[in-house]
Amino acid sequence: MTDAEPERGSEPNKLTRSAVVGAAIELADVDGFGAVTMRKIADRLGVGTMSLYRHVSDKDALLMAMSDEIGLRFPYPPAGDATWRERARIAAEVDWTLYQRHPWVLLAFASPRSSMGPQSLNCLDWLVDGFMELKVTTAEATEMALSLWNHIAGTVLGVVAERLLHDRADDDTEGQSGLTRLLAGNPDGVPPPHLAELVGTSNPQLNDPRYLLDQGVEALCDGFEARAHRLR
Amino acid sequence: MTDAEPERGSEPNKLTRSAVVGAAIELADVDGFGAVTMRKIADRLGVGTMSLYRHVSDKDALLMAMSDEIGLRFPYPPAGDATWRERARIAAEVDWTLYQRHPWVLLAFASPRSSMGPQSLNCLDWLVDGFMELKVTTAEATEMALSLWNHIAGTVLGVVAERLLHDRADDDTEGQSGLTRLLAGNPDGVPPPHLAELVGTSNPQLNDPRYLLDQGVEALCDGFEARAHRLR
DNA sequence: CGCTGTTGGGTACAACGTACGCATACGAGT
DNA sequence: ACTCGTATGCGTACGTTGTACCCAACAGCG
Repeated sequence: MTDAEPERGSEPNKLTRSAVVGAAIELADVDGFGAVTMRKIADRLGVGTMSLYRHVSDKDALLMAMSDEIGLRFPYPPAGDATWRERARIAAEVDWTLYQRHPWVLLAFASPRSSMGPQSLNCLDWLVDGFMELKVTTAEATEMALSLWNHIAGTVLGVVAERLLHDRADDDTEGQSGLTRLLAGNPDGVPPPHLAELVGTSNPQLNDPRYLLDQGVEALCDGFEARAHRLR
Repeated sequence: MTDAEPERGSEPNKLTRSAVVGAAIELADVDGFGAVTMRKIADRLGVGTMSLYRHVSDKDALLMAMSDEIGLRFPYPPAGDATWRERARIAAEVDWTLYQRHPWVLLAFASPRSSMGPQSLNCLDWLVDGFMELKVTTAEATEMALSLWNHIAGTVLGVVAERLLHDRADDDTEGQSGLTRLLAGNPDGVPPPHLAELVGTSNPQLNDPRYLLDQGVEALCDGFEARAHRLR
């Protein structure tokens, strides 16, 4: 008779681990991981705060689970017949949109402990498989793949570091950087000699991290190719 | 050793902004930035907690000030006659030891707002000056320099992400990554086909981030060179 | 002397992660 | 049907954090 339960309609609002993880991901995507609070997750699920700990041991463990889930949602495409360079481009593309959509995973993915699960190893292998086309040893191909990942992570870092620091998802924050101001034509001081040439050119490419990423990946691949020819 | 006296010898223990920043840096270097607490800084200086706010508006502002200070302590060497490739290597070397010594600056340095002050612009210009040797435009040289920075940051990220997450300076944490375990000979599952070849080889280079950094920088430089020849 | 502005600091509060223990539910054994 | 072990939900409470606010001491200056 005392059925005053705040049920969610007919849904069995079973509190399950993946429900917790899912709610946390939604919160993190909106407000950044720093704004994810155990209490907020619980509120969103309509449960008590401490109930979450029945399914998640830690906030740290929660972040790992969230990152794993995101990893599963962005698999590399099936092997197919993509060339090694196409694979590098595809990896950059997939990772870019992944990080764009869920910036907070960067720290988790970059730390070898949480990343480098079986899922990641498969992705790594997919890249290594591509680089083998260059007739290098497996170890060298792995080196190349890891370097590529580092490069992608570094480029993404420039975009999301601010949000990771301030723990906000605000993408506005137009407290423009010195380089941006310089390109826009109002440097805050006397610019160094060479950069002075760029003042006011408002070169859009130097401010576009995605362009920089593609450019960097191409350069890296050119370097890999040169190295492979040299070793051959 | 732990001379609890607030006095610093005969020095007038004047509470000044740079004293606050310095104490915070010392704390961050030992225990990681996450362990830096306003109360701990105050204790170390022998002052009240709230007194710090007379010289630092925010904890965020404090981080920026700390990062600026670190930047000043690790300048790029004077121009000299280093070739473009030597400059790239030097930049990698300087940044590497900087981040090794003060991992917590990575997030601040990577966010364009806090970095990219006049100091950083000079360093950038130093790199651009080198790349001009390749007979590319200033914009292209700047692209190359930014790509190099991204690569360095990405490689460092792999090393320090863990510490940034857990907010500890513990370098132990041998909860080995999947790749490390695989190289050591005990993968936690069936490894993917190509990586299977590496099982037990304990290839030290694939686990050595510094080696990977050097390798990546060389590949990037090779790529830049190839690109320059193509554009010429 | 008083007046004013600068610097130091104690108290207090809201928000956080989470330890702990109690309440309820449910399936199995008797 | 009764009991009991175990799994699950949750309210309370504690320690720690950043920092808003207000007051005390003091310096320079008329």
